[in-house]
Amino acid sequence: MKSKEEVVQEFRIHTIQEATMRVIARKGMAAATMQEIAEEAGVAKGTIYLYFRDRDELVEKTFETAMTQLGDRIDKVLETSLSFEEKLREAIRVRLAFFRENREFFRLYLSLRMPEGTPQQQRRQKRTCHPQYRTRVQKFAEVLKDAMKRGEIRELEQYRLALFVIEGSTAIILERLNEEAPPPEEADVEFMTQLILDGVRKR
Amino acid sequence: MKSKEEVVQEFRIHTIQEATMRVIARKGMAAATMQEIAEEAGVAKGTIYLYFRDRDELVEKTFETAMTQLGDRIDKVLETSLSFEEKLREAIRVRLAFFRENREFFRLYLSLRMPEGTPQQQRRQKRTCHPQYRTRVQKFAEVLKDAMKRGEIRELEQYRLALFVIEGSTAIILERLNEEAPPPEEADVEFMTQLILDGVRKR
Amino acid sequence: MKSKEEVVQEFRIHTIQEATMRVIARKGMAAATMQEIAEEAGVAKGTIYLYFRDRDELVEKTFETAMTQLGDRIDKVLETSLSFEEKLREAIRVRLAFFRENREFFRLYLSLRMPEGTPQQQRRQKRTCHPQYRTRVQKFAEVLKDAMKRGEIRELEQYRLALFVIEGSTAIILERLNEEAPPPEEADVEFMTQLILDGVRKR
Amino acid sequence: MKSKEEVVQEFRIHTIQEATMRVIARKGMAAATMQEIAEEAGVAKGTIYLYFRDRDELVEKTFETAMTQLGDRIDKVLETSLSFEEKLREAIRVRLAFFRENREFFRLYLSLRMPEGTPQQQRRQKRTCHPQYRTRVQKFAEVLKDAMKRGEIRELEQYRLALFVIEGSTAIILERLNEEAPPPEEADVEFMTQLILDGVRKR
DNA sequence: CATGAATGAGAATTCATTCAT
DNA sequence: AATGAATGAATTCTCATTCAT
Repeated sequence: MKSKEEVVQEFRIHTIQEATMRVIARKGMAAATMQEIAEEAGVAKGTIYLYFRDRDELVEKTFETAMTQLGDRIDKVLETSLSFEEKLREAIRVRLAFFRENREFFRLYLSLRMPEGTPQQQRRQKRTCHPQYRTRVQKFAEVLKDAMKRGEIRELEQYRLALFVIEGSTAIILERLNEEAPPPEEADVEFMTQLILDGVRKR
Repeated sequence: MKSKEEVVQEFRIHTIQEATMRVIARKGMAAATMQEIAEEAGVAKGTIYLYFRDRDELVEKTFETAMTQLGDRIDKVLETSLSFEEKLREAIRVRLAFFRENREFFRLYLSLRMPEGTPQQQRRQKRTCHPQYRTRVQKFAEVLKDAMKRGEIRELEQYRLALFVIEGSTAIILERLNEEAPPPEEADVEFMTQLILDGVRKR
Repeated sequence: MKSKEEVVQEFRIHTIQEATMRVIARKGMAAATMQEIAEEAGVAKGTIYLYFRDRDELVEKTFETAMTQLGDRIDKVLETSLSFEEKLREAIRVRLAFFRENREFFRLYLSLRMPEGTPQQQRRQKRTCHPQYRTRVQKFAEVLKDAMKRGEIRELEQYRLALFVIEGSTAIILERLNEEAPPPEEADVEFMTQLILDGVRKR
Repeated sequence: MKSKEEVVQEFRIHTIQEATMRVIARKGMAAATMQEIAEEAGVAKGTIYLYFRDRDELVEKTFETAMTQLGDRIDKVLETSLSFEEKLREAIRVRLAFFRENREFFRLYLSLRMPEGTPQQQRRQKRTCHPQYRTRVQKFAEVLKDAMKRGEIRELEQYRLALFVIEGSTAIILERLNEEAPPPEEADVEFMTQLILDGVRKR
């Protein structure tokens, strides 16, 4: 069982991460300062450093925490025994819902899923995608592979297909979040599902 | 005819913009400093300010210059009288080629096409896409509309469709640029073209 | 009662303002850098920005603080029920003493009482005197008006008269501060008092 | 006789100095840049350096040239055999006229007559008045001395008296230049003359 | 001589991080 | 553990000065 200290600690971490997402959502990654995050969280700047080594780690862990939540929700869908079409529709539905409920996280997600420089960084590493993002893509690629085996969909390079579908739908989610009056969620779910399944060609 | 001064000026601007793209490609938007851009361009810091008001304008103009080049190339394709399928294939081909030839620009493109905070910014404007990006999407949406009218493709919301296709293919381009040994370009062109046209469903 | 934090804060502000005056006294307004002020105050550059928005505010507030001190001392004299001659003599005495005690402030006073450009300024406003200076002149003009009403002095345009007297005596104070061995303060007090009262004409 | 080259040279110098005064009048000493002065003068930045070692020398020489003009005009008055009262009145009249005709110079005069820091300067010299200004004061002090000898005015310390009168009247000239509708020049000439001669005391 | 593009030292300001309380 | 004042490295931008044309 968790000791009282652990509970308090987890609560602090949670509070800080929530604040981090809100501030990044408001100001963007680059303009989000430790000062503002601290204020938003209602703690002192120094307190953040008790739980996170530095700014990079704070952002990183915040991203991971939220990504894990999203991942868990999607995994739950993908691990069912639904048909591919149903899994696809449901996964899209879950993503739309998750980003609606976690609007703040979306900006962070946009910044981190793909390579982007952070302030202060000097590293010259070959930029690739964030590991968690890559894992997500891979899991989806697995599902695609299964569907191919079962003859539900055509044989296609799975990783590329996964990327295409995920980024295509991310674009539409962003569009929705920027729209004054977006259409019903279900309409976009259906739009994407059909698009992915049947393409654009008239038959 | 251009005077000698104009030629020199254009050359300088070009050199600086090239350097800007290289540095952003290496360090990312946020970590790209004026100092490093100047070094990369082989000029003094102050020189950059002779041609660009400030960092924001440098980045903005650099983005616009490259986007205009890409846009021109794609427009040339879209304005032909090819069938939709051929236009789509050719447009994808052009994008792949452009980003292969302008690897450096791609990172800048990733940073700017979509809302992301720039340093120093305090603005609280509703974040939406970069105007040039939006224009690109809209032009593609027009082409889709025409194809619908001509019965080549199904009736679908065009702007969303355009976004989905563009971002989906951008993801694959990024993947290619990060791959040690990407498949032949033509393979990915065909992959995407068929995917968009026919979807994933087996028939 | 003041909390400990307030005391510390006020002390810091005081220290920084003192340093500001010393540096300006040494280098002049334009050449006084934040770096040097910080060193003089024995704090880091950044610390100054905890207490003052920017260089302009630092200089402005420093000026105002000292001007207010001087103003208070002079007001105390002007609000007594002394005769005009006594008020004048006493006010001059106070000014001489104040600038002796606050030598450093005097350079700042010379720079700011009257219009002069500050670095970075682009403003094209009609330059006039500093509000605090103007207030000082006006208060003295009021006293002159009273003395006229009471028939102690001749009827003259008061604001101009106030300006003349203040700037005339400022010049002598500057002279004193630059002299190796200035005459006793009381001598200059008497010199100015008699000059203002009786002019130069022999009778 | 002057060679053609000398004439051209003198003309250039004159043009540049005029421009310098106008720019300083507009922007103030600190904000007056070489670039703007060059533009105002209609020459290239580099050209200025053909005639003046650096910014300091440009400003210095410009000040001196104008001060010499003012000095010459005043000397012409002081060297007449007028009575002291007439000399005083006439000298004030000349100063008022000169600064009306050379409004631009006035700002430079305010900046330089008295010690003030110039940008880039590191010197730690004891700040005193500008030599030309000091000379002016001294000449006026001589005239005062003569008037004392001749019994026209009371015996007073001359240098201090000169300073007081000059700075007092400078303040009024500044006031005039800032006024929307200043009184007739002659009124202020008379105001100052009588003030200096008779003081403020009612008799 | 005249030019003005190029230079780079230097200034203001920001903000992640530390550490005494 | 929590705080937040203090720090100073890092960054952007300016402008006097130089020098190749």
